[in-house]
Amino acid sequence: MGVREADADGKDRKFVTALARGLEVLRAFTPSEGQLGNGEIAERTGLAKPTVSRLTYTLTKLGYLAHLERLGKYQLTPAALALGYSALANMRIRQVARVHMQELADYAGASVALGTRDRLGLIYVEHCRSKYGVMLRLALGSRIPVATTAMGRAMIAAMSEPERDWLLGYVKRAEGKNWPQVKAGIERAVKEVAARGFTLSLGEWERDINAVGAACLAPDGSGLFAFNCGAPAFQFTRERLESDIGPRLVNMVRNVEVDLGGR
DNA sequence: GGGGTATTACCCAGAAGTTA
DNA sequence: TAACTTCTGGGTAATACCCC
Repeated sequence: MGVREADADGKDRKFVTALARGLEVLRAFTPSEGQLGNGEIAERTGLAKPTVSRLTYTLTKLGYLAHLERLGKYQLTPAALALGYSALANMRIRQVARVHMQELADYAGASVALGTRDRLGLIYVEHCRSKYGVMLRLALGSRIPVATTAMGRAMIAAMSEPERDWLLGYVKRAEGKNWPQVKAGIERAVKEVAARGFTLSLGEWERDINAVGAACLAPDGSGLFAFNCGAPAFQFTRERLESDIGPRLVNMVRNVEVDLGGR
């Protein structure tokens, strides 16, 4: 899912390929791979090396990348961070949800996160931790897979059927031989969400981590979001997630929707 | 000197702008 | 909106550079 898919038929006259490719270069940088050379960027984006060379040069001139001469690599600059911060600062749901999320995190002794989809992943846009309990290492800006996490599956379950089918087409391609197992998990999640409003992931994304997820369609029109509440498996048993944390998460989502101007 | 990687030059397709 | 023109973007091949 990249530049080519975004311009799927190659006939969209409004689509500026050069801009898309420049942004694709910026996307190649991740929290775990913060410094990349032109060759590595070319490999990750599928772009030709000379193209990458020109794009990194331009992005460096514009101040979005810094060239590390000693290493022969590039890294994102605070100018790129400012773009992300502007996006975060304008997400009203973050401000509205934070107090509810903290309340649940403190009650559960766990982490509560708010995420939104980006291609085949979800990005944490808000995150609250309990003062007590064992915390997960994820933080604001963390990326988790859409197909194998409670948060991601809750979001998939809340999508319209055409949108879900479209996304699952890409998930299928990305998962390869794991697809039957992933598909079964998603189908189970869709049924769970229809029945009780939340879905579970019991060690399916990371061993020993259990979580519950629920989606939220922002009534202010800002899109589809999802929440999760996760903790180590010894702390969050299936029984506790199903009888206590899950219903509380659903209730929290309803409160957020009301505060955003919904029902 | 050889291998790997980055950059440059050149050329063509098609993106973008203009006009009717 | 369509037709036309301009010129930019990006791929290929060649070259430069760096490291061992």
